[in-house]
Amino acid sequence: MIMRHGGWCWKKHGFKECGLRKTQAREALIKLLSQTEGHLTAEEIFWKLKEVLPGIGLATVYRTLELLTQLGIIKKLDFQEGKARFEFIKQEERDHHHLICKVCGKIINYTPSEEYQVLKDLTEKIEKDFDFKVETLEIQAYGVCKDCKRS
Amino acid sequence: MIMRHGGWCWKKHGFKECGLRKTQAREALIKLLSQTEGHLTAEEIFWKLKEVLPGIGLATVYRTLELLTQLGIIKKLDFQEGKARFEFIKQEERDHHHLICKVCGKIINYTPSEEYQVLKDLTEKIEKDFDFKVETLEIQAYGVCKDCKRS
DNA sequence: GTCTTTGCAAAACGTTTGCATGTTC
DNA sequence: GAACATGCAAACGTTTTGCAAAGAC
Repeated sequence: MIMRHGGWCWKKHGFKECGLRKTQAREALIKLLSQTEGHLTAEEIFWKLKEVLPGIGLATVYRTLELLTQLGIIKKLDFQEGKARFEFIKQEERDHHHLICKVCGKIINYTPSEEYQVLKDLTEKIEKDFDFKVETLEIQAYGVCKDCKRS
Repeated sequence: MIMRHGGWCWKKHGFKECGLRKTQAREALIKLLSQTEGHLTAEEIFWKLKEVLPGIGLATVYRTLELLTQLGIIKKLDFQEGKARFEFIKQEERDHHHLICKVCGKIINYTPSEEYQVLKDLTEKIEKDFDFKVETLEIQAYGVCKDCKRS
């Protein structure tokens, strides 16, 4: 098992202090995802990393993605495609959501402005009605995008 | 391919008129899901149907689930478990959402009242800001449920 | 030197498909 | 009897795992 010390460690301390090692694969994967706008699948990440680290294996990509997800550095996404996608968590768009076009499959990021009251209201209502502590609210809007509406 | 006539047919006409046949498997599956509160996986459905139709195969379950999803009779759900879940679409809770407990995995249905303005506002804002036609809005709240908060 | 991480190949998992057989209309 | 639906087994694509070798500290 990879996470010997639990997710809390990396968040409070550093990579080293948690018994985790800085390796080429991990650094390259973080670099790649932090510089990527879109949402990549594990295999797309694998092939992109191959350009930098030709010897890398797919298993390492999966293990690293799992690790970084646990650490809260990246986010695993599911758009009902039968495979996962991953994205780097940027501070400024921590709680953003997705619009998915049913026609062309395009995925659009939606970052509500910090003070968008509607989502706070919704969260509060859920917490009160169900006595449920909401940690993350995920919203997907499935529909038809601008370009596909025209054609 | 199962859907020779497209989803539009069943919605406008009947089962028969669309060249679809009423079979034991389809009737049993609709009956099962319409009487089930929770969200079942394909395999759970398979084993429950086995009690009624011992000869049924898993492939038929998958094919029927796909068919009924296309027809808009049931809904396919994804809670990031690596497998799909299915639920019957009840008229009175057409656009309901889900609260998922990260601790015990329990899934709670959340049906906002018809006139809940917050969701209409959100939908309108998305449609205006992105020129995107929203067909369905899916919301998942991941967090900790009542029972798990106490223990 | 010790413990962690890796690559490889094989396995596991949920799901889909080809095809001969069975069912429905 | 013609068209559709089924069961079975095999195939599929994604993800996980066991293990020996390589790498980080």
